[in-house]
Amino acid sequence: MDNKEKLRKVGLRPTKQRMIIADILLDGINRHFTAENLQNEINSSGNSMSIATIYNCLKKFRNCGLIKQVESSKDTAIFDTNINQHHHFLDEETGELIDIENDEVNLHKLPKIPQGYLNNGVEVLIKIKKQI
Amino acid sequence: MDNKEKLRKVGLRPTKQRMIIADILLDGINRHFTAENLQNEINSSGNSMSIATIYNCLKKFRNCGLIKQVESSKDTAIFDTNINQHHHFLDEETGELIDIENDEVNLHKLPKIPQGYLNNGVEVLIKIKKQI
DNA sequence: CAAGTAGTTTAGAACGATTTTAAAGTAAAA
DNA sequence: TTTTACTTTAAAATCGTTCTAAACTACTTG
Repeated sequence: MDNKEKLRKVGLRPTKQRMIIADILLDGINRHFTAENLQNEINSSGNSMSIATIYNCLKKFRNCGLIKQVESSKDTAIFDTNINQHHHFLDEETGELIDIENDEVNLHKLPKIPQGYLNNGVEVLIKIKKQI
Repeated sequence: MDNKEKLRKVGLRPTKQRMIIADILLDGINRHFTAENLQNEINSSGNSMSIATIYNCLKKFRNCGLIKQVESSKDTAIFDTNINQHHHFLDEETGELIDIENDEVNLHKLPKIPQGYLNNGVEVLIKIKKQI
């Protein structure tokens, strides 16, 4: 399925700008990036785009499930092209994130979900620190 | 141990402002809060403090391990007075966090920590959604 | 295809959280 | 004490992100 179809499938019009971003992000490679990172990639690809459009597009892509946003206490939003349930190592010093595939983690005991709620995804974060 | 000693123990001068904040935060009750929440509590307690001092103090307290900062993709930093390893439920709609004690979760299989790094804490986040 | 309409892009302004500045104040050391 | 290093402050600055409103474009319907 090409990117135009992918966009239509989730109900997004395949505009020029969304296609440029889809061509960069939806290539099957897993990566973590910020809006600014993406803008640099857009520029490097010989295109250009308003930062407002980039934020707009990232929000739509995220809400439509084409990308994910990572839970992170950094001041800049971090997005992830890996939309499968998975986990992360985080080097708090540098902010570097490394993917952990879902089958590398095994949760044996999970707490009872609070009354009236449903489980909507489990994320494990393993903070790591450079050895000295 | 009183709060003055607690501050000295981690190498912080027990100034008037830090004592006011310590008296609010270090009472043994677990809570999640923002800088603004704390400012409101300070005001309610009949004191007042520059917002710069509040941010300053929260950063020092966090760096000294008196409080933790929660990994969260919200635009406002969230702090936690529970400094023991523990986990959270997160209602993504409202941003509400609920503590999960460490012994309520059992990780059976953990991935190998990357070469040259040490495990520096594991956090499990269970995203939950209101049932409809 | 033409015309309409609903959604999209844009530059620039605005916003909100946080940090910086630099000057005045305070705690601890000598 | 007096000195020195650290802390607080209000206000300005900064940074990431969102809003605004006007121009533009994709899709729909006739």
